[in-house]
Amino acid sequence: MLQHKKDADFGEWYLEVVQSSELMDYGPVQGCMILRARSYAVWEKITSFLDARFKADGVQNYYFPLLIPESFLKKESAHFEGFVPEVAWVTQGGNETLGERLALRPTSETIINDSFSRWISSHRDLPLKTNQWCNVIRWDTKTLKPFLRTREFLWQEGHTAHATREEAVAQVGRALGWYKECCEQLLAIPVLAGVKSDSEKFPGAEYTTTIEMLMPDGKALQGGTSHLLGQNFAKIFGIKYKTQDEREEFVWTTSWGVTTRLIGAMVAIHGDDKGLVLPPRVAPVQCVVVPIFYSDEERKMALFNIQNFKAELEARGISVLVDERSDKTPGWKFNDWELKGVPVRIEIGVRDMAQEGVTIVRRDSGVKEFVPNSKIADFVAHLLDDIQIGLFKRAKERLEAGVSEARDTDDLKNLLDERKGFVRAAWCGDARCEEAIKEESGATIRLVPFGDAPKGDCVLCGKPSKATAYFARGY
RNA sequence: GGGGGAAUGGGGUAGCCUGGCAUCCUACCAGCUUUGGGAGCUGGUGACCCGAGUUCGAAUCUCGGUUCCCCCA
Repeated sequence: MLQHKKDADFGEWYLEVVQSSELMDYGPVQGCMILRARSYAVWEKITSFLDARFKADGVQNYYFPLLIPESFLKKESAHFEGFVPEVAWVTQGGNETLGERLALRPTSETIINDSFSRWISSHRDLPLKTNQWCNVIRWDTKTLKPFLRTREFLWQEGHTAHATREEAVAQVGRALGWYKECCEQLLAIPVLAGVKSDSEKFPGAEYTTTIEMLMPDGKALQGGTSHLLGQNFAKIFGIKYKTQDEREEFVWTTSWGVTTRLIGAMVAIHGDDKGLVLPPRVAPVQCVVVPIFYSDEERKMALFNIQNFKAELEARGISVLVDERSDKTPGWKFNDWELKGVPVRIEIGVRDMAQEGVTIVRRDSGVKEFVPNSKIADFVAHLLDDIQIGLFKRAKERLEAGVSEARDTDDLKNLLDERKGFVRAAWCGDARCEEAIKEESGATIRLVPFGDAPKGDCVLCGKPSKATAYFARGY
């Protein structure tokens, strides 16, 4: 059992969970954390899930350099202004001071679009769809938190170039769709999807789409973004192509990314007072087996029985770990695997073997059940599905309960002060109204949902609304 | 961006005010014993964040740095 309770003190609880479950450790430099084996394994599940979808869409993986010349970043002024406050610079190589500062990439639009300008010359070169799995550095000065806000993090950045705006818009939509699927199907995290307001969009983008999540402390978390860059970067980097009828046109580009932040979201949303709760589809170990015995003979008998159902489980693609440690008691192991979030535990001792079965315990609810040997594989397979679905359902209910509606300015302020999640309100679309509520409550517009028709007047200025905005405090 | 708190074996801590052999729990190693919700006994390894200053003597006092946490914007 953890020292901190999730409901009583979410912040302390979160820090205790990520460290004691061996997901991460701190590095020697502020904001740079170590992803330990348990969290990197989850990251690998996420990368596999997304990489398969990218490739099916014709996106190919590349690797672009970590160091970006200052002159590149400066080419797009909004982009530069947006990122320069948090860029880390290399100014020296060995004993030599460099002639031009080199940025440790905060994102790679500039260096990738520079390449695009040399690789694209004909309509036959389009679309060009690239992605890279890499790290980026953003010298954040806000409060840092493992996974959720660090100065270095791992991510994936997709960069594509298209002949038409329509194709680019479709690409932006597909990318956001993959992220939504990844969150919902793999991580069991429900999301809200929509568009960012102009003040929150990616520096240099025409528009930014986002998926937003609700954290247990009532704050919103941006889970992934997909941007239409329009012809902005194409014009600056000179990415032109010849059409079939020999006209010269600029390409339309997109970029999109998700980060290791998703791991933090998963921990926060599903974890409980016993520790991590891993959704079965991202759990590196889905089923742990704890043999219980009093004599060497019983031990051998238990291990013999385990062999039978272990092979059966593995044949169904279920990952199984048998905890044979002799220096730990069963009770200790139960607690240990619960802390580490393994979805299903199988206990097998003399009592079970006498009845030709095992005891199966689910991590999410703690419910124990006796299951005869012949039904173990079916039971566990079904249980894993049930846990996956159950976690998503529970989180979705919390998300829905975390959206309230404001009819006027006081409503909006009061609801935001309660810090229970998103507040939906009519908005005129003016950045000044957005700024005003940010000054007062610290909350921003997290998104304008897709396909949500405006109704009523702006809750801030009373002019006719252009959109329904979701306000919240963010991470 | 502003304010506050903290740093002592792998993890968690006492000691600090009032300077004098660094406390306890846990983990780890060896052995015996044990195993259905964090077992027990015996023995053992292991720490004062970094740098400077004050002092006969610094975990403790002073200054600087680094890192972590919290609150506000």
